[in-house]
Amino acid sequence: MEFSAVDSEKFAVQEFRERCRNAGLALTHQREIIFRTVYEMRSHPTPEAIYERVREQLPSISLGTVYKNLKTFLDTGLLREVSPMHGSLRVDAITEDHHHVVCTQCRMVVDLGEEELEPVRLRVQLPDGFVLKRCVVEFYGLCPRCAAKPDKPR
Amino acid sequence: MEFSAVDSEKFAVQEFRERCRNAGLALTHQREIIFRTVYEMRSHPTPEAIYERVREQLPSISLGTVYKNLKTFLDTGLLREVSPMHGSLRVDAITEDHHHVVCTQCRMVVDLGEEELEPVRLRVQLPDGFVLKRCVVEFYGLCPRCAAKPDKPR
DNA sequence: TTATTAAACAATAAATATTATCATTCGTCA
DNA sequence: TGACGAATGATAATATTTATTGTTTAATAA
Ligand SMILES: [Mn+2]
Ligand SMILES: [Mn+2]
Ligand SMILES: [Zn+2]
Ligand SMILES: [Zn+2]
Repeated sequence: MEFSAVDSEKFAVQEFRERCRNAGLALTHQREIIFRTVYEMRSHPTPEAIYERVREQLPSISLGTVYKNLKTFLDTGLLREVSPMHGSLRVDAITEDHHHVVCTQCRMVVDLGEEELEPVRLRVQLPDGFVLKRCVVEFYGLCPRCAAKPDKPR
Repeated sequence: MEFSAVDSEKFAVQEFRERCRNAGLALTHQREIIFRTVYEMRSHPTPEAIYERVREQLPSISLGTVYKNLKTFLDTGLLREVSPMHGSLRVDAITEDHHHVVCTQCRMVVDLGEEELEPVRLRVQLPDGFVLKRCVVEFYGLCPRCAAKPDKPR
């Protein structure tokens, strides 16, 4: 899949307006620039990095606005979180390779042994020169408890 | 694989002493308790959670000591980081399902389309009642640049 | 277009997470 | 046992994220 083919600039921004409308979000200048900036960066950027870029076009924007809108975009599905695990360090006493089942609500992490999964197989080569250390599969969703409850326990 | 079968308590602590010795780490009371605590928790805990538990046995330990030792353990391979991506939020403008190639040194993230991988197949059921939302494969390693350099650029 | 209203904004403070500094204590090894 | 480097505890500093508040802006309808 060529992502660049599917989502052209214009389409993405059109889509953005559409989705804001559907989600009942006001279409502000800041919002559009923040979204377009993330979209153009294509590097899985941090809020800080986005802020730096956006500031070039909107010198008076505040970091808080960037954070708040990123969160809004994540909530409405306009953007995705690269690793729903983030927030604080999580350590694993099991040093053998294995995989994880993760609840995105309470952040519970359950192990899944290597052999509980068919081996992961690439159809292409990894980027030339990339030195692979490990491969982890993460299943994201809601644990039974969180699936039952209406919202955000923790 | 039953992890509990492989690594019995005693074995793990023995292994721990061995590895400390090999890595030239002093064997302190604090270290042993921190490690044993993480090992017993088996819940991919945060530094804060570990600190709370360890404090029950070592009321005078400081949070900084917990952090420093966790980092040491990660460096020496005694523990593993659940998500080498953590540290700060990373957002993705691509909302279609896809996978990632991640450099654990500079934290660069490169996309890998769904169809560049054989479909991931489970040999077992996910935990009963778990509502699966998405499945992400992450390939961790060193990007060409970081593989070439001796240490920690960023 | 203009008035009304709710939402979003910038500025700022506060909370949370993590790392650094340093004087003291402790483990290692001769 | 004694010297010495490493580790600890206390604390400060930094980084990341969220909350608060007064002001501005976008959406809606007259
Ligand atoms: Mn695990
Ligand atoms: Mn991506
Ligand atoms: Zn949950
Ligand atoms: Zn790299």
